[in-house]
Amino acid sequence: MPNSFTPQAAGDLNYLKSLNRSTILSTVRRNPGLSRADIALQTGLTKATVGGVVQILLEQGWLREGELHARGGGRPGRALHLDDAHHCMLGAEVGVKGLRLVACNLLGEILASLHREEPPTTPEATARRLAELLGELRDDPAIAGRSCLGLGVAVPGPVSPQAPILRLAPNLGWVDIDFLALLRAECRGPEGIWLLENEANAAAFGEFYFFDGAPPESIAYISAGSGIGCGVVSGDHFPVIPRGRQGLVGEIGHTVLQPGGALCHCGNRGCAETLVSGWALREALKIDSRASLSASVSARGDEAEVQAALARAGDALGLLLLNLHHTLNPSMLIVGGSLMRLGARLIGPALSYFDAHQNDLLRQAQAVPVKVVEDSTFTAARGAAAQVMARAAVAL
Amino acid sequence: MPNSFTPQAAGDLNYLKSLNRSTILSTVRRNPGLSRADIALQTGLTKATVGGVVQILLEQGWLREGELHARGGGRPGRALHLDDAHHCMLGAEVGVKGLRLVACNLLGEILASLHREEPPTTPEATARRLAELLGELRDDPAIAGRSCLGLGVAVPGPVSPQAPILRLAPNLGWVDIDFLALLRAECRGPEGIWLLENEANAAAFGEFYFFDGAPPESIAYISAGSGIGCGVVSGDHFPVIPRGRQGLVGEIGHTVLQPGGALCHCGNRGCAETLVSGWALREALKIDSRASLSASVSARGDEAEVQAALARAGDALGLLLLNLHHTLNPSMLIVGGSLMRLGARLIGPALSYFDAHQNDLLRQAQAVPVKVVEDSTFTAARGAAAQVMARAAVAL
DNA sequence: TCTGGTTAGTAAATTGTATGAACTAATGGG
DNA sequence: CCCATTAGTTCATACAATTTACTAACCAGA
Repeated sequence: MPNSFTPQAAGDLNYLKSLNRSTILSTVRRNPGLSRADIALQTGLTKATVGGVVQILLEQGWLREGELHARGGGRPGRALHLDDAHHCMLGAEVGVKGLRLVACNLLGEILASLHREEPPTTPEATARRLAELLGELRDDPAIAGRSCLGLGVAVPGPVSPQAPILRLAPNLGWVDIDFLALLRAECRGPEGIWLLENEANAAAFGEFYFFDGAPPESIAYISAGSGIGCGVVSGDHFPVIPRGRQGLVGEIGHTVLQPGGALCHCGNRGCAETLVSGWALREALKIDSRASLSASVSARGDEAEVQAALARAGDALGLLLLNLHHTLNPSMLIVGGSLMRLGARLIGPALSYFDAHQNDLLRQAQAVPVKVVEDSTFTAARGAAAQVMARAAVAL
Repeated sequence: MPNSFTPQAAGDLNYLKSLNRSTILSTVRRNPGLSRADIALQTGLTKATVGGVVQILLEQGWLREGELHARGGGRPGRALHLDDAHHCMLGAEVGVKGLRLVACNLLGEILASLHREEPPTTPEATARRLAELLGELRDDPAIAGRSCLGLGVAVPGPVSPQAPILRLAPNLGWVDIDFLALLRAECRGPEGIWLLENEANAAAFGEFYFFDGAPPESIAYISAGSGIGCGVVSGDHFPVIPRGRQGLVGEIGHTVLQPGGALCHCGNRGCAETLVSGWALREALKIDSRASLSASVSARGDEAEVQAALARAGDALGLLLLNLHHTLNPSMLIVGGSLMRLGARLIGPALSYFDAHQNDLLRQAQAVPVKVVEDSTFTAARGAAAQVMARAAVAL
């Protein structure tokens, strides 16, 4: 399962230097405020090496110096932070329901964003529209004067691990689209790194890379929207996304939870998506595909039918989380996607099911936290931007 | 998901050297017969660097020179192979039904083996017995004069990713056992690397590391025996086993295939193990736990009850493979474990189910090969030995 | 206010790695 | 027999991290 962030297999002195540079950078990212001496201790490098590399990173606008440490005795160290003022990354999501764009700084903070509820039509027209919006975004005063590290685009389908090609987007009817090429034809877009990523992988990466607090060893991000996808990330300094042979890692929406169950649009029966997903809920509640699911559900309030459908779907989501946990055993499960807008009536039963059906193996171990992202409008776009940063940090 | 084989985060010149050494070694392992010039081309290192490193590896007994290449024009290159004559690794499996030991050379060829059908009792007694057998194995003339790189022990339960501790072996009734410490107390065993690994992970690693033919990018090994486990391996030069936060990656026996189904010994209902596993089949066919499952089944021949039970279990196994495939999308699925001794009546339906229920996503992609290991007596033990070699190759 | 202890960070000499250019070695074709 | 071609080695060079020694900055206590 190839990925762009693992250290390469063989290397020369340049490689060694860039390895150490990006390790130091990632050490600061994961522990803001460390001093040069702290970094030396953590990485095992010498003070001299760290000093030299930090010098370069300061000059290049990746790091900035902060306050002095205040721990008695001896000369205080100078805190180092990621420089949030000089660079930015662009991220975009081509979603089933519209286009979303963000520009972030190195801390993952969103400086500017755009959101258009315009369902994509053809790949070409979508690329053209995205190019327009990119232009608009780049003119935003919030990112004026910043160097742009590149652009990441998240798409609702598997991306080939061998090349940045969208293999299949069932909900858009797109097959084997070289979306970055289309986009490049429409705009002399930002210089730097361009990359294409599956929506769930992008979101997972962003949540992991910019995690707020003590960084987990690994996470699985479950994207529950029109369909159900999943992205996995692990790795300390070089986060890794397993993609699988065909980029199909995390197609958990099509794991079978109910053999012989309802027919799924994938051709099988009883897939998870037939039990919990945007389209399954629309079907169950007879909501038109053009209407907003969350709006329709709130409008219908406390109808018994609605309650029951949400509870059933919630149980299925809980089961899905459990099975995922048994297969991947991540340090943390993060649940996001547009279905989270349905609120506690869906996620409540899911979490209860998850807790209630822990088996002895899991009970014996420490409980695995589940985090719910209520508003994931820009999660995937920001995650794509995070991948740009990660790649820029190793290339540097 | 930490592991011992990924390149470390930061490094000095020693690290660079050892990185290149092990990369060259692994290049030869995966492409036997390459010349120095071929290696330089593949790895991107210069001829001079490769030459120097190969020199060392020849002297240390890791590589040997072979025949001359015969491709017209120019001086022919000298083929390089792993040296199968100087080193060996020991591997052992503490299985539910008995102890298995192997000694292999660097090609993964089994030089000597021992197999005792003595179900383990207490950890201490088992360690004592294993120490005896290790002594016996080391006296085998087939490994006389070889340097021993170390010992790997495979156990039927999750191993903590943080330390070589067996967390739980449900089928042995063991909890939190430091088996290597017990073993060390019983024998001044082989010098070198000692490691403990889950049985399915070990088997997966061995099948990947010593794969016969063009090496796949990643594999998932399904170990179908008393219980159902799974190990995953990927990575070109540095194979990685995801272990998860608690070492529970691959506990697919306890993914739920039948919500509300039969009660599993794990405390849940409808786990895969209630449908396909040694104990589920014994239960279904009322076979005593002391009798051999495969012998009893063959003895009962073509009884309709037996046929039906095997077909049902086979279907469940097929479904398990499909779900695993949707979650992990490996380049290859390998199925082994003692249940494979039941032959085509079990694995046949499993493969048919797997083929028949491929959904559109999978059908659009190239079919994923499924390999069946009929006799996996020493698979896990050999895999543990393979891990010793992998670790020795990076430490060197 | 000064002095000694302590930690942070820098400078210079040293070590060791891969590199590149130039070499020798070995083969086949004309 | 010579030459083109490819394999492999030798040796001077560049360069990254280290080691050692230094300066910088702060605190505590006299």
